[in-house]
Amino acid sequence: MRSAERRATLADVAARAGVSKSLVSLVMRDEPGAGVATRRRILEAADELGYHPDSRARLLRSGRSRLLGVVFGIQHDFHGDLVTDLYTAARETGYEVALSAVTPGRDEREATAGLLQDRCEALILLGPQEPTASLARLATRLPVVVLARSVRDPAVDVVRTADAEGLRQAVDHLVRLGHRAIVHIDGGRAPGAAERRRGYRDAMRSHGLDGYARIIPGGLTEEEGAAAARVLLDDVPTAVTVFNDRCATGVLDVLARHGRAVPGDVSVVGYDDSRLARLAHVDLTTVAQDAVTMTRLAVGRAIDRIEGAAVARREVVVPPRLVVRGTTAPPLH
Amino acid sequence: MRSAERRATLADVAARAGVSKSLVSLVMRDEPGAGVATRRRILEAADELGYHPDSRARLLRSGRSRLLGVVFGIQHDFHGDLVTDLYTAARETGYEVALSAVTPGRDEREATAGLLQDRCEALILLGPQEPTASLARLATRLPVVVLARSVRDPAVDVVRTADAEGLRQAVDHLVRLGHRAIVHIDGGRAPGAAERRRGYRDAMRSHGLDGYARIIPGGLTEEEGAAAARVLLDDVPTAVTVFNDRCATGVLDVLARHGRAVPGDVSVVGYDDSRLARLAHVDLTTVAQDAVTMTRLAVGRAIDRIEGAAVARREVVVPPRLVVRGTTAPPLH
DNA sequence: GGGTGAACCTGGAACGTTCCAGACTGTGCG
DNA sequence: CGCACAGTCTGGAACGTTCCAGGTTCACCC
Repeated sequence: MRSAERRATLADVAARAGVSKSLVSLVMRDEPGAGVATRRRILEAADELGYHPDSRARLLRSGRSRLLGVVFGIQHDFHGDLVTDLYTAARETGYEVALSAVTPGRDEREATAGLLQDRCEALILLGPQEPTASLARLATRLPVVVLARSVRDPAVDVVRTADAEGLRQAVDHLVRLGHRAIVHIDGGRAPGAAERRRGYRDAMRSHGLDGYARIIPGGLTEEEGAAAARVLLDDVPTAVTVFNDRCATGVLDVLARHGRAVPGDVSVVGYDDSRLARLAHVDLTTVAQDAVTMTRLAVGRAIDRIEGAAVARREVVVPPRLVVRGTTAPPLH
Repeated sequence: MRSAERRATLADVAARAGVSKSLVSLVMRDEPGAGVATRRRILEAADELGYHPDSRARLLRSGRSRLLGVVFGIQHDFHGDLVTDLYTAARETGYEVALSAVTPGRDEREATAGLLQDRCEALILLGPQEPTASLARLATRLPVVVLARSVRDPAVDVVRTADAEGLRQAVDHLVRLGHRAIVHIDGGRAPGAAERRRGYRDAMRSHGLDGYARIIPGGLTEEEGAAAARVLLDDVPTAVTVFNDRCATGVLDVLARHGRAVPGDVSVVGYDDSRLARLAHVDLTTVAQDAVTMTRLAVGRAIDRIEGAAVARREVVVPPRLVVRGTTAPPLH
């Protein structure tokens, strides 16, 4: 069943190849300084013994972990997308990603504590809900990069989308289609909600639609979207912009159940371009956050901080991009 | 900004408290063998220095990692639920959970490789798609527990739901409501699909409804559910059992868009009782997999194997439970 | 008053790496 | 011929823990 033998170590490989530990170490790390013949011999020996370096010992000695800690919400589809791209962004950098999930039974403090224990060299937090002060305290211990939320603290790096701009694009699109009664379903205290709200207000104003502007409390879950949509049923606008895709899903669902055609009766715009929105049967017009760019920037920024490189701006704002799909169309009346 | 000082070590604490490293180590691990006064003094010193044990060194020396590696699909809602419960199941055991995600750009091999590098002592795989042979090979290196899939290999532990029984319960429920034309939307090659299919067939037969039995190819995603539902529109049954909740969501969506009332025109039953199903606006009748029990069993089993305890059965089958919600009702005609 | 434990504490050797200083070749050059 | 130098390679000291074999102290008992 399980192989009972002790794992092979550097010393074992060295003995078998008839060289010193140091040289094996060198070869394993692909550093120059070993002859080509010896190198091959060592690699063979390692292979025969099934040697795999022990990262604990390695990290202990080198004093580094080359680990980027990532805290994400396991229930957030968009976080899933970000994690996916974080893995690829980290792939070529020589750093690895260590995941720690926020769940209904495991808060951010616990999630970050776990990563600190593992000696991550930097933390990347996806849309954290912790107050700025806590994040600032964390940032005194190691570099912290916050993704998809704005944090005003000189010690915390931020990579986020220009959320206000995103909502402006959404409203512009709807207005161009001929909509005037455009309602915004809001994200409350969620990261980014305030700015999206502001973007909506400004955009409505700039189109001279102040009178139509209307904000309904929503949230970041399907539930909250559904609740908001039910409120809407009494007095249906021709278009809705929603805080995020997940919430928009709830809206779509309630509208469908009450016989309101989308986009016939109501146009709906989401936010995030998460997996959800891209599904063929949802086909949601949405504001895409450029996850690939954001994750690449976040990883780069974290590594810069770790390696002490000069960092120009503490906050990087990535432009959003409206993705027009099937849930928006000109109003019928 | 970042505190430049070196981290405090055992030796620092020992020096400050005026005792030996060994004693500090002891106290930090909460082992007996230190006087109450000294203990307090040491804890104080540690606190003042902001000492946190270095897990790398600790694990290196003790030869153990106390880490349970968990491989999960980041896009699977039900996996999210399982991860949530795995964390709580592990909380009291002295073992920790290390997460490794399967994403569109990162396959299971890569995910497990990462965990092996971290020296996890056992692996818990959520609904893995890898062939039995690969899993068996993995199991020669360390204990492997597969969750929510059946694997016929003497070296691999399995904790799964009695899937056939689940579908039987679903069909029984529908028949009791008066349905006869009950269609099953299938999961194809997904883990568990074959057994659910079998459960459906057997249940239909045992109710003498062979003639009505009809299986439509589906899958495990919303997309595939939606596609299956569109096929169904030509010849709508009065009830549908669906491979999983995620797929059922796609079904519900297409039905709603085509003006079919649920449960008025069609009753729908999902599988998993994932977060999705519990959402108030979805309110899906579904077959619950007992995630709490399953995760607890999986963690317990993994630890038993690690610690060499005798293990009675290689496979544990947990009974499912039908959760009746709002998507099932008697047929109208 | 000597012996016996228990209770408390210490020193130093591991664990498997990396890093550093230096040793040994052989080659090219003045 | 002697010297410098690059290219290889070695030995041993870290890294921060845990573990083990012991060393003290002190109360208690005969």
